[in-house]
Amino acid sequence: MGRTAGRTPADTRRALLDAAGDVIRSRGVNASLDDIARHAGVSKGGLLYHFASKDELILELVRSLLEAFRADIDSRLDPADTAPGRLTRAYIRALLAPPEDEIAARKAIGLIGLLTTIPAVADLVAEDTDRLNTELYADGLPRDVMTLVTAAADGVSSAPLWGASARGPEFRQLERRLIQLTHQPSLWQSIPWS
Amino acid sequence: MGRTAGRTPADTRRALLDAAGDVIRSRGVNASLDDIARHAGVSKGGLLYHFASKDELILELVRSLLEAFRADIDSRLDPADTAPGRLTRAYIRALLAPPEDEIAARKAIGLIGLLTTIPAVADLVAEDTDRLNTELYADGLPRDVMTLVTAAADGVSSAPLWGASARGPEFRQLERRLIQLTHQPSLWQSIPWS
DNA sequence: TGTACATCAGTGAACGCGCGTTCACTGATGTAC
DNA sequence: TGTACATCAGTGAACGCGCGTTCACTGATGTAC
Repeated sequence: MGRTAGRTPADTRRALLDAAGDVIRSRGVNASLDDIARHAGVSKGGLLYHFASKDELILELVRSLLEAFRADIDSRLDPADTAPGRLTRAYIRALLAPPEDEIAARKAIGLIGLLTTIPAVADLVAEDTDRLNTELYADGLPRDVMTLVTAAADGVSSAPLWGASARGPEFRQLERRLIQLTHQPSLWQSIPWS
Repeated sequence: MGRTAGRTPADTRRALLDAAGDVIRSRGVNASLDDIARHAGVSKGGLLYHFASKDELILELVRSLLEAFRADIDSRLDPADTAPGRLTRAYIRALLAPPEDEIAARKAIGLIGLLTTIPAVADLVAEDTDRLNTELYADGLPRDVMTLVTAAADGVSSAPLWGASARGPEFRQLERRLIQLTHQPSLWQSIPWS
């Protein structure tokens, strides 16, 4: 081990990623390495020992956010639920969860949204989105129901980007109705075509 | 008039805002003033004659994007439509319009999304969102139907941010169904509460 | 068990470059007489 | 109608600062003997 005080290198690395998330969230993408390092209790040089460049730090941050996002969805899978649409329901729960408890998925989404400015990040995110969408399409629901339900969930989760809060009881109700809809796709499909 | 060749100052100003939009779209928020100015056929000094600082340029850009967004919605109001939900329907049409024809609203949304990183921009956007949401809530539809329908529209329009394309016939169909739903709110409200 | 050495995990000063901002100057058009 | 002057709409060089990256150095821990 090196010059460390009660913290393993892996801990420091994790602390740096967390600090990057926090600082970028509050100061924007242009947050300086110095800021991030200090928030993690490390010097700028120390940060660059773990991440060779700012780009690398940010890519690693995005990777860890995408992982956390996916883990949050998976943690909401209902073991008792084996009907078509079970992944879709977990997705809805993750995206519509109340923002006040600082849910992993919600935090991750906001940050990823900010970082998508960077082309390399956009590529990484697009790849992940593709993978998830493929799984959702294979989740056993009619395609048009899937489209509606995930679009609605995406919309609610993107509201903070526009300064609108997705708090409030109407979103709790929306969550329940969307999930119910995945159990009765015929309700949506019964809507006439104009 | 000053030192200009076949272009009024107002034209130059407009050209600078357009160039700012184009360059920021392709190079991200960190696009340099030099880049933007050159794209508008003006020197960096010339840009700063029209906009005292980069912040001012960006705020003006956002203001003009918000205006364009709103104008696009208004242009989709159906004069023959006087039923409750007419503004909501225009909103749906604007957000779900095919992205390939580079619709004003879609372009504006993407750019605004990028720029929300900047706190002053976030404030401006939040204010505008509030105003629009207030109007939408007063559009005569039951609140829960409004919530669903606008969430779905928001979700589709934010898809490009994640690298997912909102192209494809399922989105055309979604548009028709959402609009139909605003004419028959009871269909949505008939969904049981789990 | 003590000692020498290698390595790991950092520190902090210095460098250099990009970019926003400033500033002195300029050339075309409008206005007074 | 010509001339002098003011103003407007720029130009382009220079400045300075923040920030990412480099680098020489350091102190704690692990390992060989």
